[in-house]
Amino acid sequence: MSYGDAMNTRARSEERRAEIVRAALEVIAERGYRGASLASVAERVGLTQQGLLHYFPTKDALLVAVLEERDQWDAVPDTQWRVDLLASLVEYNAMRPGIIQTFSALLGESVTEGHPAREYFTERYARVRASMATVLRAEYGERLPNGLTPERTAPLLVAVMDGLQYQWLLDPESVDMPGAFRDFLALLGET
Amino acid sequence: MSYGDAMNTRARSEERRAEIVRAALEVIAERGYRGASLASVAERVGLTQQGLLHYFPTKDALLVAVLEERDQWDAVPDTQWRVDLLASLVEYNAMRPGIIQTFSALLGESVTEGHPAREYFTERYARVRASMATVLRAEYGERLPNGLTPERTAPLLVAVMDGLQYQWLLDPESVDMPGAFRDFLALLGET
DNA sequence: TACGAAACCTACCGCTCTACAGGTAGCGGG
DNA sequence: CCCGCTACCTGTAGAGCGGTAGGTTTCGTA
Repeated sequence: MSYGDAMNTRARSEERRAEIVRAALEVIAERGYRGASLASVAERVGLTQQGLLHYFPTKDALLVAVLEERDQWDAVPDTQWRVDLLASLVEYNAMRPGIIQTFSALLGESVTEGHPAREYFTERYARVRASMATVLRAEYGERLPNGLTPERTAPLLVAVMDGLQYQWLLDPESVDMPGAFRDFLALLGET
Repeated sequence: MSYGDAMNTRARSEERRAEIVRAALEVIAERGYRGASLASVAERVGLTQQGLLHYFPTKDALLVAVLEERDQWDAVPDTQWRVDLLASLVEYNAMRPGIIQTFSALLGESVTEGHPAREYFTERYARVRASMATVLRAEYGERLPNGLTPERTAPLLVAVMDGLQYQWLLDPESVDMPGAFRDFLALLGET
């Protein structure tokens, strides 16, 4: 092994896989998962469709890699989240429509029968709701308006984030996603 | 023309078209629009795929009919809506997962490029936001918490409804959609 | 009763899709 | 220097897709 090399074989391979996943994110954003063909993903990284299958043996395997990428992305311990960081996250998201579009499209598809991402989203939402409840409790304790508990508020928080994304993706001019989200947070701050 | 007949030709034809649209709603709920094949819709009403094309010359034409059906469904004048009726609507929706699933799947797909329902949803949301602002103003005037205007609150209201639907579709056991929605409305009632 | 339109059907076209099979070139390690 | 693995390729199977062409039956109406 020559350590001077920019990359050894394994690193090269992993870089290639990462490229493919990135391309898949793009294509899914444009066409959804069902509409995303392996060939179009392959083309984007300069491979044939069969060349791509060398890295991911099936289309579902590629989707799994895409979802794992996302999990890695927002893996932040509960204790580090605060409500104002959520607002920043939404603001940050508003600058990256591509990612939002990818996962909004996937979420929409996932409610259909036998969709390969359905289980993933179901578990993810259970996790995120629990996480948001923790964040809310840390911020407000039990002093939420109307006697709401953090556990009952968490689904609302998640729903607002997702719902705003769809409205914003369809018509960014008309919907101020970060502003609307802050409005919602202000609603929770009123005691 | 024999008036004693159960249906004349035109009525029979319209009934058939309605059957087809109903079947299309089901199949779209199960597979999304891209995943819904004309053949599978046709089979459900006892037709061949080509027989279906006699009623709707293209797949997009069928989608248009599906979307028109929905418009007709919730065509209620603004003046007749009240906030408590919204809560009832959500409760009613919770008993008809099929319809919710159809349009949640369509909404998700519609954010992808060149989707035939994209324009529909964009315009629909603009309309619904305006309508909700009217409803909110009728109910609360300008006395919303935190100095929020009805126009700024409307996107939140819509987002909560949509976002809750996804969580509920994925995991109805864990998400009390009507309850959560009432929680949100209570949040608006606090002054 | 005869005509014309509506309501289907069979046959088929051309395309796209995922996936498998099997080959080959190049490079790293012994 | 050669072996073997990785990294691709071509070819193709096999199914499904939307849509066209063109027939035939059925049925209301004049």
